[in-house]
Amino acid sequence: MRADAKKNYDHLLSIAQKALLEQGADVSMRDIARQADVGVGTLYRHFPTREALLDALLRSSFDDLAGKANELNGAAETDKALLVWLEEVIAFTHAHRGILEPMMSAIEDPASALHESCVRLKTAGASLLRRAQADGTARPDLDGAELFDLIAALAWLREQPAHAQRAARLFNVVAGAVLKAP
Amino acid sequence: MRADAKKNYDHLLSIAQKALLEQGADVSMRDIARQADVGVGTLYRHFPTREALLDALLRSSFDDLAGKANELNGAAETDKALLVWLEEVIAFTHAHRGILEPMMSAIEDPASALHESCVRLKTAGASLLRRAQADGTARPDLDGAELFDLIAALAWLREQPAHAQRAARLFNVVAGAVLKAP
DNA sequence: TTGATATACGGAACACCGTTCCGTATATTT
DNA sequence: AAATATACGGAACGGTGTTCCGTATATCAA
Repeated sequence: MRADAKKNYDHLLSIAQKALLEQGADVSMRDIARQADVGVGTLYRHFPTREALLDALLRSSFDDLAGKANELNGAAETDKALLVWLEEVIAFTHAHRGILEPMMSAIEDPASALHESCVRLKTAGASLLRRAQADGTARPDLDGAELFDLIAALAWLREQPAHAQRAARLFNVVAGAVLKAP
Repeated sequence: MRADAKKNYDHLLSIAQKALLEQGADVSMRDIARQADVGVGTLYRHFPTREALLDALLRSSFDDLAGKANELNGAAETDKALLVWLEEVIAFTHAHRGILEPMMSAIEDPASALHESCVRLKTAGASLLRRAQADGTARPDLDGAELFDLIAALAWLREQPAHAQRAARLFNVVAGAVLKAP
């Protein structure tokens, strides 16, 4: 990779990161290029599609979340572990408004650049769920995919501006349906 | 209203109805105009905004759903009544892919053309919920707005193509959290 | 029936979008 | 310094929602 290319790549990543946090995942590619003082062609050279850019932005965070699940798998009570992790995932998606839709399409489309990252997240949640189920603290008739759906639904709700207040209560309602002991 | 205008209005409504069912609520305004063999200006003359068009398309159905809630308020067991109505609302939104997002913005924006219709829906659900709560069949710590959110979240899940299979199970999980006796 | 007028129509135009393409510029290598 | 590989910028394409206005037509009066 040429030196100027590497510089632009890094610069674009950091600008895009900021734009993602400030304007949401539906920020226009042109906007990102503009804010980075770069032609739109340069942006597309480095990130051939919007999903590729999102993947570059989210991959490490997703890995962090998956890692957190592994930590929690060792330490805390099984039900509390699941709860804490759910809250963290939802807080993350809340901080990155608009990433839910690309995530939902990616999770079922192996060709998507985001696919792998999403599957890792789903798998991490599934392992926490299994442990809680083995422990008898989570209802047994749920699988990882369904848990992922429930997380996504809660995350989607929290994305709706006016519903932020109710989000915490609804989280408890749904979590109460997943876990046996409230 | 001039005769030709009335004719175009009715024609546009029926074409838009078909387009809404076949292509979803994000069908382009140009597409609707094209399918109706009408200039895009004509479409906008009759429906000054996309939400106005949606309102014209959905209002009567929403009224039907609200009416259904009133019927159910009279007849069936309170928990079953709520359940049946929830399923009907979700089935309706499922048949009209894409209406959820405009509904969610409309419910909190009194200026929206869709606002009134959405509030009617929310109110209808709230009355069913209250009756079930008074009867002791629904958990008491929920209000109409929260129920509406839960319905929306479930409806959103059912809109995700690959998740249709899990939708029924997840409906039961969430419904089980709202109702006391499964 | 003809003429005036109010109303409605069609579609070009504007500003945006994601994405592609290619002539030009620059970094690297010889 | 020349050759070459690589990267850059931004015009261009086909799409979007929406606005605007010159033209056509329905309606009403004479």
